Amino acid sequence: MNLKELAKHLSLSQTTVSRALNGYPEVNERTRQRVLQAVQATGYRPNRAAQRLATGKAGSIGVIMPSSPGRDTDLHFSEFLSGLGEVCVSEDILLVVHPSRPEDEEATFRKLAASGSVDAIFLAYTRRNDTRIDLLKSLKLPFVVHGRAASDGPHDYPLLDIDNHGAFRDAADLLLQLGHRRIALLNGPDYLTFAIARRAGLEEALKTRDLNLNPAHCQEFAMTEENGYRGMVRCLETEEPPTAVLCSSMLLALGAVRAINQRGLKVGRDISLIAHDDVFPYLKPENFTTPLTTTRSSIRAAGARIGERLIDAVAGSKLDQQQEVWPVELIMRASTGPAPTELDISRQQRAG
Amino acid sequence: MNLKELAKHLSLSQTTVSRALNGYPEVNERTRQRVLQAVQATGYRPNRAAQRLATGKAGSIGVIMPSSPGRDTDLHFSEFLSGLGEVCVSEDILLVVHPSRPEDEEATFRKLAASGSVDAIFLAYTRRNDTRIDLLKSLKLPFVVHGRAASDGPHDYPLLDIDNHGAFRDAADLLLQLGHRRIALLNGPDYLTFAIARRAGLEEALKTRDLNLNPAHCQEFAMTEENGYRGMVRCLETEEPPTAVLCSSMLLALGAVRAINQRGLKVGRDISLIAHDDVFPYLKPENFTTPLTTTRSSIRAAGARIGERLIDAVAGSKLDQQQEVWPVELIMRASTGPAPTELDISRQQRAG
DNA sequence: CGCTGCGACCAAAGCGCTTTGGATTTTATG
DNA sequence: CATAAAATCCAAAGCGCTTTGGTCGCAGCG
Repeated sequence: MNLKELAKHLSLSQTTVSRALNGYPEVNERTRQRVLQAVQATGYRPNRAAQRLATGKAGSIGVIMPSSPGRDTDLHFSEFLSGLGEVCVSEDILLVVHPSRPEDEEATFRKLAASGSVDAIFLAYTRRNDTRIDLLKSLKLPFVVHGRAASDGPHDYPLLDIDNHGAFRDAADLLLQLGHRRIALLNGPDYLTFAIARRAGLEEALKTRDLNLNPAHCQEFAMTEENGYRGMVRCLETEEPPTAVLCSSMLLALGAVRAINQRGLKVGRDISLIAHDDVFPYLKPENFTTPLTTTRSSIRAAGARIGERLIDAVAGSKLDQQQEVWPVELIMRASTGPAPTELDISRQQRAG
Repeated sequence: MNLKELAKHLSLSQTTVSRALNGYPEVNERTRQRVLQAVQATGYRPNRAAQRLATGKAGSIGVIMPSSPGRDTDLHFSEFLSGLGEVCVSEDILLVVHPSRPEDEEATFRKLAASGSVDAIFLAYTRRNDTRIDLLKSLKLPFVVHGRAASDGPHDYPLLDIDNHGAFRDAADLLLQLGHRRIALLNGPDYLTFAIARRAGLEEALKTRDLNLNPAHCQEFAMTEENGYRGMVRCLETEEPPTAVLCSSMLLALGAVRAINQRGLKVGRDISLIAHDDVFPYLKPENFTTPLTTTRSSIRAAGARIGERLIDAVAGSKLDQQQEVWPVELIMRASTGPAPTELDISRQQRAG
């Protein structure tokens, strides 16, 4: 069943039927209803490819999924995708996923743009001075960046980010107020801007008390459970182990908690811990044995919002230049407590 | 830059250029080279929508991503997608992701089929007597099912599955040989066929020794860390706690280990544990404090294989009716040991 | 009454590609 | 050397939709 048949069936022209379906005003309301009913009855669906060819719009937005044979699939990605996807579905936009190894990404962008299979793109996992952003600017496609090319300074491209700097500064402030002086950081890879911003946030907070981040207490790597465990073990083995730790993800926190427990220490009493929570439904900070204090921002909500903006950009063709930075909530739970005194610590060492 | 321009530029007809690009034999090798060079030089990319319209093939395969606002995004899904996606990219096929809440799935399938935006579909998370399979059969699209509608009996649709039954039977056998008699099961949701098959595998093994699965030791739910923890706690609180446990996923195992440790018990000595490992790069059984014995089958590899088959089905148009069932490896590590004697157990209870 | 304006509809021209059905040239063959 | 058979190439017809540039009839206006 195609437009032509449907039109013949209704004794109307293709033009009129097409207009009726696409909400153009120059068609009588009564005929529009007839058309709509016929669509219901016949189950007619416009052919997407033809629509695209005729309009020049692809009706789909493209996503580069970072992936390569040995590499990690990112938990955050699928959660983000799910938010993005829901918006797309509700607007009847297709979501085209392009796995691409990081080194091929620029080529993938070019290919997507040239083949016209998508009419908007989104970019994530921004790096310091990300060259991909310049590429996107040079392409004709609308795009929105999740993250920023640098954590400060002005930006001349549409973006959505969370206030990573502020989040970790505030988290660190809280720990400092509780008397902690040695704060460790289990962070994401050091070339990603969110990790850079978080570290900077922590350092800013430390600086207000004339403290510095001990390099041995700052571990930056892929955010896996295993790395969280190893990183925490390494921190605890230093001369002057930290009394508190900031974790850039729930998975890192999971590993860190494992390391802490294994040492016979207790989260929230011997070691305070604050994790960043991207709000994974399957890994909730409140369900930890000691519920975790977190900085929270739903990555899924971010996906949904970026979806909206991309769709607007495509539909309205007005240039989206919005720089949107979301604040991050700090949620208190039981994993943060007053810093142990030196007495506590020596007692603890005797026990351990 | 489009075909027409390219052809004019080369002083050739569109026909010839098109044929040169698509590998048809009736074009001189020298002109083909000229065309290829011009493509390189100009950066020409065929317009996908036009190709689709002309050929009737969408050049893309559709994936339903199970998702709804409150619901979990499945870790397994993104890993699977990544395997599928890599194959698609190498074959220049687009991967269209359709998030859909479970109850809308059938409508989504119909819509996808009618709009012609994909020319093959894949289905996962099969349920007992899955009605969606009948729907797919009635649609004209090629499809491959990941899983089975029932764990036994013949199947008249193309599928790829792993031997869940055999895997958990063998795992249970191992535990029985080590002297364990009370084996618990932390399983996936009881309406999914993989969970049913795994439970049946365990029960079959138990039956050979005239044993039964204690209902209190069989927990079936979404496979989250939290559920693993709670399920394990519940098992350990029973009259006669299990001395071994099978976990249907690494996340469940993570939670179970947490519960076991918290009790002051040791994995592999007091409680033996075997988990099913879908091979997540970020959660490796060998990196656990006590490395876990696992039944292993890469879900990513399954995604890649299904991708191949879907692409073959689209390209070759020969009906894929293959029923492919992969064996599952049983990999021994340190989390399985001989069953503790009654003496061990009473000693352990005195200590706890 | 002649003219304009408007509401409702339509025919036909693309969008950029593939593919059918020749046309033309070159090569093999008796 | 003539002719059949390949080897190359081409013009034009779609694929199913949107959109431009109308037509047609009727109400409103001076």
